[in-house]
Amino acid sequence: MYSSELIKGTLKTIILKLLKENKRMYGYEITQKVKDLTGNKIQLTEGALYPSLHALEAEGILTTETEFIGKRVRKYYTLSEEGKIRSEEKISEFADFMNTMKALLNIDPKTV
Amino acid sequence: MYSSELIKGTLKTIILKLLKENKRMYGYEITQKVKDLTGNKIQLTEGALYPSLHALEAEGILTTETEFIGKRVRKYYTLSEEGKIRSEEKISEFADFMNTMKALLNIDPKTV
DNA sequence: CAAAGATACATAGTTTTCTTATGCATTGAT
DNA sequence: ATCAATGCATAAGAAAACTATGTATCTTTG
Repeated sequence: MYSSELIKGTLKTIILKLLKENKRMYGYEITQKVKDLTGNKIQLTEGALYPSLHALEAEGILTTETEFIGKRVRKYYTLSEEGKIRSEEKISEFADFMNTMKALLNIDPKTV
Repeated sequence: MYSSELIKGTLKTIILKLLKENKRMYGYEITQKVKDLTGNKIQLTEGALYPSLHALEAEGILTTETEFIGKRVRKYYTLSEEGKIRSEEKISEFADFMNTMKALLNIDPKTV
């Protein structure tokens, strides 16, 4: 696990990227996917994730469908058309930012 | 300039890295150095930088010396012994984090 | 079969971190 | 003489995430 401050500011980028690749995901699924893909290094907390999903929905970036699995509710999120554009923007902005930071911190890719 | 949320959580890492390489720097110098090294992409605000420097000093990570250039005061910051260790840790943690994010976001280095 | 753990949502209160705004003072350039 | 740059600092507010809590269902295990 990373010190929490590092992860700040990356949450929306992560959400948008996962939804871009998986079309349709629900909240809990996102937390598990991130946990798996990062080998437990990044564990999204629900207290951060759900408000963030709601905010993206309110902005019109995500749309939702609610389904019942037995009696249990499941809320699927999908990128809207605008969301697809925003998703691309966010990801490339983050990629650019990482390059800038890599240069600033003089991190040699081979040693990383 | 990046959307400000991206830069969050990286400030201390940047400070510690610059001090590791330059031995002794003052606040304003840090803002200019970051601006130069990133081609204006990252501009630290004084309202963020000074409180952060003070916090690091209070934690015993940085030590200070005040000098007068003419009548103008200049406060130099230097890594303490503990600071040197923490600096290494922070930088390698960040490097690790960037790799994790790169994998998570599936960013191809060639396209970045 | 009871309890514990996993699944699945949600929100309220608090903290951390940064932004915006402001203030003071000196120095250099036009 | 005035404006931009240098150089420090802090206070008020916003944004984002964390911690804690709540509800409820389903699955595994002793």
